[in-house]
Order: sequence, then structure tokens, then C-alpha cells
Amino acid sequence: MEYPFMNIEKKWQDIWQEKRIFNPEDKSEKQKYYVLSMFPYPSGALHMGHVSNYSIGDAISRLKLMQGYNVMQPMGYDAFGLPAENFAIKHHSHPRITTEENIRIMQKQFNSIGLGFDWEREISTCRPNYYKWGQWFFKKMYEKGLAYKKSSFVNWCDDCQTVLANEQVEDGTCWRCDSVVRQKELEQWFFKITDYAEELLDFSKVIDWPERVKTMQTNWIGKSFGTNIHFKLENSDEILKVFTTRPDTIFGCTFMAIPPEHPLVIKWLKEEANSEMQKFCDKVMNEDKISRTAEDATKEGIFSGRFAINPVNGKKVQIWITNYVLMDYGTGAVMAVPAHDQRDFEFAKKYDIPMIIVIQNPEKTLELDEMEMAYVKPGILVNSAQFDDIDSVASKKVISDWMKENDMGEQTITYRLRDWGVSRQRYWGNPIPVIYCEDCGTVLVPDEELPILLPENVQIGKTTKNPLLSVDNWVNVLCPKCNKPARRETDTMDTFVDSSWYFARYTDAHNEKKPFDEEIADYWLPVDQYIGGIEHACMHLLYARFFHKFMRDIKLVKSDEPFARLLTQGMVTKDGAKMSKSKGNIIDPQYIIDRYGSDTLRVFMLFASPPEKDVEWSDEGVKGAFRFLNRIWRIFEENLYFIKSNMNNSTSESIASNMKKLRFSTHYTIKKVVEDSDKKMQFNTAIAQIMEHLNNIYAIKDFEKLNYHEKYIYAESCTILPKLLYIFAPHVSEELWKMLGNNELVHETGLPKFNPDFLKKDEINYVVQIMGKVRGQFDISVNASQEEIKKIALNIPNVQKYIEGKEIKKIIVVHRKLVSIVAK
RNA sequence: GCGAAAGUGGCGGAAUUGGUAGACGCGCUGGACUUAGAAUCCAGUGGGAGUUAUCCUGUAGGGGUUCAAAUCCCCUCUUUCGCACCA
Repeated sequence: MEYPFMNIEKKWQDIWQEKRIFNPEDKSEKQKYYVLSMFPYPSGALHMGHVSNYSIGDAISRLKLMQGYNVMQPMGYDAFGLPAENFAIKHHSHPRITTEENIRIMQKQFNSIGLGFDWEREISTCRPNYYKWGQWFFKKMYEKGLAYKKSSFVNWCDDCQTVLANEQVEDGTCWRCDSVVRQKELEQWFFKITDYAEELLDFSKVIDWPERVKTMQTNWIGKSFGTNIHFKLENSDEILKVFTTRPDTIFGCTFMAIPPEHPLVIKWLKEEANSEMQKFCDKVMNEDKISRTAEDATKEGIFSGRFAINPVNGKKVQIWITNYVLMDYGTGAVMAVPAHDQRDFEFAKKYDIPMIIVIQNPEKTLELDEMEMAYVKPGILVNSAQFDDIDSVASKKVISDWMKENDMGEQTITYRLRDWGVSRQRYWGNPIPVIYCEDCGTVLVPDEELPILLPENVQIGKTTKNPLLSVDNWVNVLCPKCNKPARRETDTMDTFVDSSWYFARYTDAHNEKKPFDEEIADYWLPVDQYIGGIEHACMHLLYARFFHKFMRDIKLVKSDEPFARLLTQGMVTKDGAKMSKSKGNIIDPQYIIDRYGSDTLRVFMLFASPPEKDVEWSDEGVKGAFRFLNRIWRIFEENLYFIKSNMNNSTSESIASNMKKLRFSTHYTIKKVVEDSDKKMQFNTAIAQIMEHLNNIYAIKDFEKLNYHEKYIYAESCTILPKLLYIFAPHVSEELWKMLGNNELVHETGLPKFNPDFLKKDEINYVVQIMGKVRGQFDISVNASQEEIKKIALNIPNVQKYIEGKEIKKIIVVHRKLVSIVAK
């Protein structure tokens, strides 16, 4: 007989809801614990990845609930964005309608899993009461000079008809649709995340984040120390600034390399018609990003006919327009030192540009005509005037200091991180609260007019242009300042803006006066445990940190970081590949829940592997989890009366050794499960320990014959099960707890405590090693002296066999573990 | 190419202040129950030798440190992830 999970799960879900155990008060004497799993896009169906993610969050929050914390675990929907718009186009509907419909469907699924979410705090980013505050934040950004508009080359996806942030371009293709991203010049809104670059590199305020994520963000921000060197243009007062991390190679500079996008190039082309140069520039700029930045892309260039003057020695160097220099890094210009930079080397070889060796290899003297690649390692300076013979590493500072003194340049820091482009040319997003007036320029929409509602009557999918442009009565407004006809901004915000502050909105989800109340937010924030996929390392997690620091600076929050602890969970795979529709390897969680119940699915997910690793789906594994819950159920079903009547009759009778072992197992299991779940979040080993304990219980057969004390020990070994299992399988645990006659809910009585006395052993098992190989073992009283232990070890017949005729050089006794004999 | 992490039975995974490798689960084998199956229970299960006792071998491969190495050090290989003309 299978245990009746169907009745049990629904019943307890209703009771939890009725007793409001997941609806914490905002002000409480209890210490708070805020558990958050990344909210889903409302696709209309929960998939295994969600279940795996939320099982982890729920296990943590149930544990914290038992430990007496005031636990908040909210949930909502990341509802704006392109997929919703495309979904609506496909179904000939409106994204608002399809999204709300999808949310209703997902809500039902959420309910059937019995996750401890506080639904009273639910948010959906596409609802006006939420996106109003996104617009408000945009205004604040603008007022603080952190939101600005500029024309720039942006990543453009033709398929999605919109701009992509750098983070959303993967290998030159769109992260959503995989089509090739090209560069397009557009007027765009940006958030000045670079103002916070330095602080974002500082992880000292987070409590526990995976090193991997910190490294990824650090690399993404890409701080590098270098020098800006000023090259004068020949016959001109203009200065070409270059950024270099190798000022030690300045005397080896033989040409300058700049990209076609460089302002100087644009100016030159305006000044004089040069068809060859124009042709080259057009060609490079029209190339898509993937081929332009491909690993094997050939370096190309054209001589501009102009020269720059090397400030350190007055030498004339040619200025080349090239395809391998990036406009948006450093100063967008490179001093090329072909002898000591591989890229410049290849370019110089191809166009026959001279090279000068300025760093000598101390191990093997470099000869120009023998060089097959650039020498990029440190060495001794040569051909560098007064700096000759200095070590190249040390010379960096010497040379840049000297240049600063002589106004040739200055030390500087450059970041790879760019400002965050937030404009999207799509309908289903948060409108940017800006109005353009011919007289007043860029005007912010007044607070009392927020939220700017998205118009309903949009013909999405019918136009290749920004859909909002087609809604005349929405676009055309009166200027808030001068009341003359003006036009709305028709771009909407990147959905990552919506998800950059949602964790704070949950603390006060229904506030109509402000994004959230500062005091309430201060009680809950930061999030104690955040759980989500690693794929957000350089996007969502970086943006959210930036936003949080911004919110701190405008006095909305007090903490420095949004997420104190971060757990990046693995994905659910089947046959080694991520579950996806296109691969056809999807298992519907609802099907599993209907067949085995939510508790089984959770136990399977948490047991299959540690949370940060991928979970390989296994039908047999699910059955195994189900079997485990059934085994627990059966113990209670068959022996309920015995357990109940022996729960409280502890006596002082002496007990048999197998019962001592069972008592040890009981208390060790409490210790191990709590430790593994709480600090390490290794639920797989915690569950394994419960399984092992269950095996130990099953090993006791004729318990009717036990004495009272032993019966009590048996009963105790069973009664801890529902309490520990509650972390992973809460429904069945509540039911068993109730069967034992308890009227309180499981978490209300707290975690069981182990008695350290019962973990002490009378005897210790020692292993005997001879030259590192195990040759015997013995049990001995914990009180035995070193001498006794050695003596017994040496007397084991099998040990005798190996030491016979040999000289014992040393005997090492490892406390409570082993005896190691060195014999030759 | 650079950087990071990892590599343990047929499978998922345990064990790293160095101290009995393979916990727990899946699968498999044998047995009990059953007319039979399912379910359940019991026993076994890294490879090899042996009737047992026990022995040899074994944590990607090679070398080293140590009484003792999955764990520490060096080299090589493989996989995964991130970055990738960033000056």
C-alpha cells in the first residue's frame, strides 16, 4: 500500500494557509530570516528547474522556521519582456491578458507543491502598482545624474528588433534568439553603473557568496591600471590620447592604431573626401560583431596619411585606422608597439611597419629579424634613452611618473565595465518617464502623473518599429513645463531594471506612497539567503547590487549589499542535457506530483546531488525517494500504538548494546541533519543520514520484548523522524506528527536537540596499520592508555605475522582512530 | 589563448585539520513471502585470487613528500564554466 500523499498534501497546505505560518509580521521581536528564490518569468508552466530551485529555498525556510526565526519567503513574477510579447503575438492576444492568464495557471501549480511562500506579498512587474516605482527610480537616477542619454553604437538584434546590453550578447549572438547581433547607432538611455565600478569590486560586505560568482563579476568589471599618454598630432594642436598598461614600451611605439568609429577619423572624413579610407571604414563598421571580434579575424588597416608625435622622443609615427581596436575601451586609441604586443606585431608584419626592440629578454637576446612573435614578457629596457638598463616591471612607475612631471600623460584606471544601456524598443516593458519638448528639451514626467500606463490599443507584431510610436494619442502629450505639444519617450526599460529592486519591494509590497517603507525594508534587508542560477552572475546580480547601492545613497535602505548569502543552484538535466522543449527531454513536474506527491519530488531533488550541482533526472531515483517516504510511513502505521505508549516512559533500567547503538543513531542523526542542512546546505547528506537512521530502526525486530527503557529508546528513534524530515518533506511530516497525538504544528515545537552524552562511546574501534596497510582492528575502552593500545595492537595474530623478524622503529597512535606501526 | 573549478564503482554521489575509500540511494544478483506477478522484507554487490581466514589491486595518468595521500606538492591528459583582439 502506498501512503496517501494525495489527501495529506492538500490537507496540510490548507492548514498552513489558514494558520498563516508563511505570512510573517513586518515588525517582530523574533529575529528575521529572509529567504528568496529568483522569481520566474510567467511562462504558464513550472518546470523542473523551478521545482529544484524552490525546494532548496523551502528547505532553508522550513529549517529557519523550526529554529524560531521570523521567516519571509516571498514570490512573484518577472512579467515584462520580449517572450511575453512574442507569446501574445503568437496567440493573437494581448500580453497583459496572456501574462495574467499564465500567472493564474502557475499559481495553481505553486499551490500543489506546498511551498511556504507569502502570497500576500506577491508582485508582478507588469502591474502598474509595481512599475510605477520603476519609473520613479528612473527619475531619481536622472536627478542624480546617473541616467543619461547618448548616441552610440549599440548591439542590435534584428529578430528581436531591439537593443541588447553587452551582458546580453553571447559570442556575438542574441541571448534570447541566437541571431547575429550587429552594431547600430542609436540614441539610448544609460544608467551610470560605472560610477559604482570600484564599489562593485568590493565584496567585503557580503557574508557568503561563491568565489566563482565574485570572480566572474570581478572579471566582468575588468579593472586595469595604466597610463594615458598624450600624443600631439603633427601640424596641429590636437592631442590623441592613448591608454596603455605598458608605459615601459613607449620608446618602442612605431605607429598608432585607431578604430573607424574614432572621432578623429569621422572628422578627417568630413574635412576631405578620401574614397579609399571611407570605403575601408564603411566595410569595417558594417561587419557584424561576431566576425569582427572572431578569434581568427585577420587584422586589417589603412594608413590615414597623418602622423602623431611620440612625446617621449619627438618621433613621428604613422596613424593607422584598423579593425582591431575598440572604440569603447580605454581612450579608443592604441599606441602600437609591435615588438612587444602580439596584435601590433601581426599588423606590423602585414603592412611592413618598422619595429623597435625596447625590452631585452635576459635569457636569450632578441634579434629583430629572427622574431616570429612579439616578446611580451618582462625584461631589461633598451633603446629607451635615460631608462635603459632598468627592469621593465619597475620602469612602469618610473616612466609614468616622469611623463606626468613633463605633462606627457598621467596614470589612470580603466574598467571593462560599460554603462548599462536600458532602452528597449519594445512595447511590453516599463515606459521611460520622459517627455521631449521642443522648447524645454528633456522633461521628466511629474510624480503625480506616474505611473505612465502602457496603452492597451497597440498593434504589436504589426510593425518593425517601436510599437509605442504607433499610438498617436499616447505619444503626443503636452509638455509638463510649458504646456506646448510634446512627445513621449517611446522606449521602454530593460526588464533587468524591474528585477533590480524587487527584493526590496517584497518587504512592503502594497505601499502606494513610495517604493517601500524604509523602516520595514530595514528590518528585512538584506536578503539572508538568495537562490538562483549562475547564469545571472554578471547581469541580474550585478545590476541588483548597483541598484541597492543607489537605493542606499538616496537613503531608502541602510545595508550595502542586497544579498548576504548566495547559492547558485545547478540545473536539472536529463540524459546529460538541460531539460528543454527543443531537446524533447522535459518531465512535467505536475505529472510527478500527481503520481508521487510533492514531498517525493522534493526529496528526490534534494537527495540527488548537492544544491549547487546539476541534478540528473532519474525515474528510478524518484521511485527510490517515494519508497523512502513509504518506509517511514509504514513504521508509524504499523507501530503507532507502540510508539505512542512508550514515548514518555524513560526509566533507569539497563539497556542492551544494540539499543545503545540505536540511541546513538537517534542523537547522531539529529546532530548531522541539522549541521548539514544549516551551515553546509548539503541536503543530500542530511537526507542520507535520515535514511541510515531508518535502516537502524528497521534492524530492531522484536521490540515488544524490550524493557521499558529500551521501548522508550525505540519510540524516541521514531519520533524524531517527522521533525527532521519536515525540512525536506513537510506534508508527510505534519501528518505523522499529528498521528503521534501532537496538536501543534511541527515547526512550533522547534528542532529536536541531541544529547551529547549519548554520542559518547564506551569503546573505540582502532585500526592497525603496518607500513600504511591495514592489518587488523580491535575495540578498546575509551579510557585505555597509549601503552595498552600499543600492546593490544601488537598482539593481534595477523599483525604478528607481519612484524615477525622485523625491527619496530616507531608506533604512532592516532587518538581514537588508529595505530600505525613502522617495521622494517 | 587566458582564468577558474572539477575528474572517485554500472549510475547519482559520500569521505578532504592527511588516518579503515566507496556512506546513502539507484541498478544488479541471490533468497523469503506469493498459484503467479507487483509490493515488501532479508542478504550480497569496485576489480582480481581464495573454501574461509586473508591477500593483491584500486579515487584521470605519471612522479614526489609521509609511518600513512582521493585529500598536500610537481608534470601531463580530459571535462565543464567564464572571458576572449580590453591595448
